Amino acid sequence: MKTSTPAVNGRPERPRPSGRVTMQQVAAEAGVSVSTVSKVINGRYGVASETFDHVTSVIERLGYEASLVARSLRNTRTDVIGVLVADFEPFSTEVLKGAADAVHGTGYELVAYSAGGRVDEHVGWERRYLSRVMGTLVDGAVLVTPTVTDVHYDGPVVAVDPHTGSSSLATVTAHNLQGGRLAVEHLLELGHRRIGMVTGRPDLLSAHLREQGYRQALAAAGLAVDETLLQPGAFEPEPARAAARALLTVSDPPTAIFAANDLSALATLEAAAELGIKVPGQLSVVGFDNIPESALAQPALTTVEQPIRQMGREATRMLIAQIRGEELPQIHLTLDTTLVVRQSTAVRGDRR
Amino acid sequence: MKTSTPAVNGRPERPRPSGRVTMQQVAAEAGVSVSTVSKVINGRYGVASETFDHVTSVIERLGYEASLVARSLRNTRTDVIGVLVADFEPFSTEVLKGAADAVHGTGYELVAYSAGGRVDEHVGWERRYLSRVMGTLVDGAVLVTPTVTDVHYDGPVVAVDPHTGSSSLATVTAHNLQGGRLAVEHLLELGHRRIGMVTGRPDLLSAHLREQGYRQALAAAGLAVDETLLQPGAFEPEPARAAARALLTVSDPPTAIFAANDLSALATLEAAAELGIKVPGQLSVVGFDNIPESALAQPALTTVEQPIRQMGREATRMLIAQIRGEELPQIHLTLDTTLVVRQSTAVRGDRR
DNA sequence: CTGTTAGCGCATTCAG
DNA sequence: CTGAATGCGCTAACAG
Repeated sequence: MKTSTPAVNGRPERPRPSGRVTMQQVAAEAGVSVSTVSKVINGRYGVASETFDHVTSVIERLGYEASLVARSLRNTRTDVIGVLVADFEPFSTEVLKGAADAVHGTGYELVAYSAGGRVDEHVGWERRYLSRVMGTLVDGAVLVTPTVTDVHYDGPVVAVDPHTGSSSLATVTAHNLQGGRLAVEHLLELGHRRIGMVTGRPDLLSAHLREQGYRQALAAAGLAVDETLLQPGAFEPEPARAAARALLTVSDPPTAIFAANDLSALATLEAAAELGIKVPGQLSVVGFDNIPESALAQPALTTVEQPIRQMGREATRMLIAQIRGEELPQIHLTLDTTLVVRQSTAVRGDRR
Repeated sequence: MKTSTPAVNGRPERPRPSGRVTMQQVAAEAGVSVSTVSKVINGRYGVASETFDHVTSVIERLGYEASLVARSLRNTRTDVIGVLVADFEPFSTEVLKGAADAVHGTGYELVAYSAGGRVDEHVGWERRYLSRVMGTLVDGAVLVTPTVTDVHYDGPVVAVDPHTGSSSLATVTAHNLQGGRLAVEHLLELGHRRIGMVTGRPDLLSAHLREQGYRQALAAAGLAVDETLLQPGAFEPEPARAAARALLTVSDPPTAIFAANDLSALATLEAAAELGIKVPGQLSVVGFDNIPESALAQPALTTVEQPIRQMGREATRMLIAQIRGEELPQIHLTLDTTLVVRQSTAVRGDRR
């Protein structure tokens, strides 16, 4: 009559395979209608206190809890914030912790979503994810390290560490330019004058800014930039290792190297070790990011710290403000970086 | 006619506030019905190749992507795995990374869910979360550090680091007893004899096992346990700091402290610093977990490593197997812990 | 105070 | 080959 599969009566005998209790079942068990149950759950007025108590007890007994999905589909607001990431790695999970900080006590729930780092889909995950969850599952989203920011989306969205010069989207970034300067100024103070750089991915804004910082610091010290001292590392170990070797095997090698990120710096450390160059005795190395591994390196890496967790916190705060319809005092937030001095840098020696 | 709110025709003028494109709009734009669009998206047979191409181009142009929520509600399978956590802190995010590892290449997507560490709801978040997402949003769930495991749920569920003696639920745990022994044996080998402990949450099995390990190691060395050397830290910074202060301000303080988790150990480090006690010169400290932060501490923390990430990986593997209806070779998996020696422990000095 | 009705966005029969 | 109808679980109007 209602279904094509044979059933005893109108109620098909194929419930969800999982043990989920639905509102239907609560209503049936309590002998009331679904809407009454709904009213009880949402504390709407217009329910007899007897009925209320009875339904409540049934809910309790059956262990019923409203499906997030069904509720989201029905409601415009979900009170859920999404954190959209390409993959769950050190950076994005750190942002996630910050988002959790910001969400505490606000009544918002947090959903982190990732399709599992598929590399075949080269670009545009951010737009896809956004479409999949915005407006239905979440009220707004924090985009972590999106490579494309022309995601002119209507809904509330904040990008953390976006990788291109940004548009109208709200963003939170570390002060990459400042960080680059800090790194090089530190080396200058230690007496270094020939300072090399292993640069980052050419398509990323952050890489360019770090390099700018390098150039500015040298310029401020009245030093000319020797372009042969800049080698491309692409933010990845292998190219970085090659870049470091190139820098260290010329006739007049630098006494210090600033690597555009920690992974590159660690590769530089390895390259130096292979060449028998002592760090920090003969060569000083500074990285960027302060990933946990940097502290474990031998020697422990001096690096520029990005306040990742704080970035997640601020981004989430901005997002919540947006959701609530408040005006943001500033759309683009840039947080200070700080130098973390460890054992990979030292006063320039006389050997080289 | 169809709606109570005045509209031009059957189509109400109040779309979702966000910029989401729905299948409706794609269908209208392409001049076909929704079901045809659906068929195109899901690659169902029975669509003319012309129609297919046309609809595809419209989808492309509008940047349409199916709503995760609507799809989930409709389908039984969602190909999404849930990771349910009380809060996003170091432990749970590490598990998350492991889950991401395990999910790569499987076609499953990952959704991590947390209601934001509400402390007022003392117990039972795991059951609530499960009800909210199982069967609708996700095909199965990894429960991180649930305090209650009698969650006799029908659907596929695996618990990581469950905090009570377990039931029929599949679980993945670190060898907490062994870890506690490792920590204390290390301190004993360094010559320490008065060893304090900042204990964990009394309601958690893992905390008890770690304490047992402490007691066993001391007993094996022929040492009696001084009960005043055990102070409650509850696995959290503030109580742990207080516990550490209590241990360090008595007349005959311990020369070494084993903290039940890294957060407590870090708090202990801070307490020691505030009291002007040098680590490891005057006091050795061992933690438990090896969260990323422990390596960054000053001094870097010696700790017992739980293979957290691997635990997340294994749990997710087990979950996927369950979802696929495979028999699990073993329901309860226990992974070995290992000692990671860093700079917070040293041979007992003569000062104290 | 309670139940009936409609529909959120989508996938699936089943007619045309 | 295409589209109208149905329902997933839930909430919000409305009518009784």
